[in-house]
Amino acid sequence: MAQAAPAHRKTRIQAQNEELILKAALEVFSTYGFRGSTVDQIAANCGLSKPNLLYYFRRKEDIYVAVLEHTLQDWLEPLRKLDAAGEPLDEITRYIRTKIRLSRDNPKASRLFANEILQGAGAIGAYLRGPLKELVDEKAAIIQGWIEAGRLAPVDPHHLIFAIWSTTQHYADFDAQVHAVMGTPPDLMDKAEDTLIALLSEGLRPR
Amino acid sequence: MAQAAPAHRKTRIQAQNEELILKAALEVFSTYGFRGSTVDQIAANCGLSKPNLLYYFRRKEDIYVAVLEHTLQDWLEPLRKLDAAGEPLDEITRYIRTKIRLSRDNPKASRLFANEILQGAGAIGAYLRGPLKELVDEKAAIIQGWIEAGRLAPVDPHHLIFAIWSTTQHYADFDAQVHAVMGTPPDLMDKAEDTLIALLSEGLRPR
DNA sequence: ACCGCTCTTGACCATCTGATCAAGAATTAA
DNA sequence: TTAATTCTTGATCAGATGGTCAAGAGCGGT
Repeated sequence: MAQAAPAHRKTRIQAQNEELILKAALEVFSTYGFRGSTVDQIAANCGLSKPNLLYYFRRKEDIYVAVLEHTLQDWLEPLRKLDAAGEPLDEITRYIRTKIRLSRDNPKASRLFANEILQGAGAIGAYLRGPLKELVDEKAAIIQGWIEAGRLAPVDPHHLIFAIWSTTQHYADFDAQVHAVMGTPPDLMDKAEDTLIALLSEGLRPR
Repeated sequence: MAQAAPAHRKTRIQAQNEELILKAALEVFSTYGFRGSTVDQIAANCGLSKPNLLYYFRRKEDIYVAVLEHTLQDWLEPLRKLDAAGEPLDEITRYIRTKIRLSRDNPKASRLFANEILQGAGAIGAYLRGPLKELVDEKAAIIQGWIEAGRLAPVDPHHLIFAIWSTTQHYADFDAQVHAVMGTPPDLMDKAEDTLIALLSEGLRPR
């Protein structure tokens, strides 16, 4: 519960400003992490005064949690779509593709989570141990099923999922490093996509 | 240049305390990043008073840079060892193995860099664009050579290196997430190692 | 024992930061 | 138009934070 106004329906201004705030907060928190970010920064970033911002979200932490929750759903959607009825290699290829495009199109969300998890996941630890673990276990079981049916090379499904997460999110989270090494060729992300899909789908081909 | 004492040789006490400080600073900076860490925290962490700590390193940033430099060398050593004269798959397998063990045995160093790069690499951007890029380009050329000789599947060498970095460092940087999902089985890192090596070396087998 | 240098610290400072509050401005529903 | 409600902000506060300083304690070479 982050709103200042309690039982009522949301005002036009309320909805509008909360959206402004969440957008600015994503910008700031994703860049500096929770402790490294200041309420002033967020306020400046959305053109509101600090007291006004704190009228909508009473505490800095409330803003943070709100941004996390607001972003979390989109972030896990692609994994939910992994379909036991599909062709294994197609499903996983599609997952990798979706993930890396998400990384390209919404790097701030990726960095927000990266900061949060890197610094101990204090705010979303419970979520990781609950709904996330559940989802991952469910999808890992599907992959395990594919493996046992001989439709995929035998690799540990959980670690496979980690491998997909890490390789795809790398391009958002370590953006600075990637660009330091590669410069900014226009086809960088396309090449990344091709390479990862080739590498992993070949590594997963049943044998 | 981070020392307070300039032209002289290091005192016993100096060497001893600087080591204490760097150790404590690694602990703190790797957990909270530069902006999220405080000098007091570091001082408390090594049992020195804040003014005393600032006698050895005049500014917070000096400590930070010192820790980064102190850690950077070890971190890149494994890639340097990638040998053009070796058997390609063996070389890469060994690199992956070394990297993931480094991640397991020195997760704080990994998280220190992760925080630094995630937040824009302000302190080591120049290093990334210089020596790091040079090293990566050199090793990518070796891999490219192997590919052209038909000894490795054709994947982009730079993106391959990123894939190895991201998958291996994932276990240090996103430790909190990994353990939230997997619990803490004793063989977690062994399984991770096996999976990554199987996945990538199979994906790289010439065809 | 002496002296110069290194080391340590309590007190202190300016600034930043999260948060509060009262009072006024704007909006909305009647 | 009016009155209740929502929204906005300048002023302010307490605590945290990076950093300084002067003075004293400790150490090493002679």
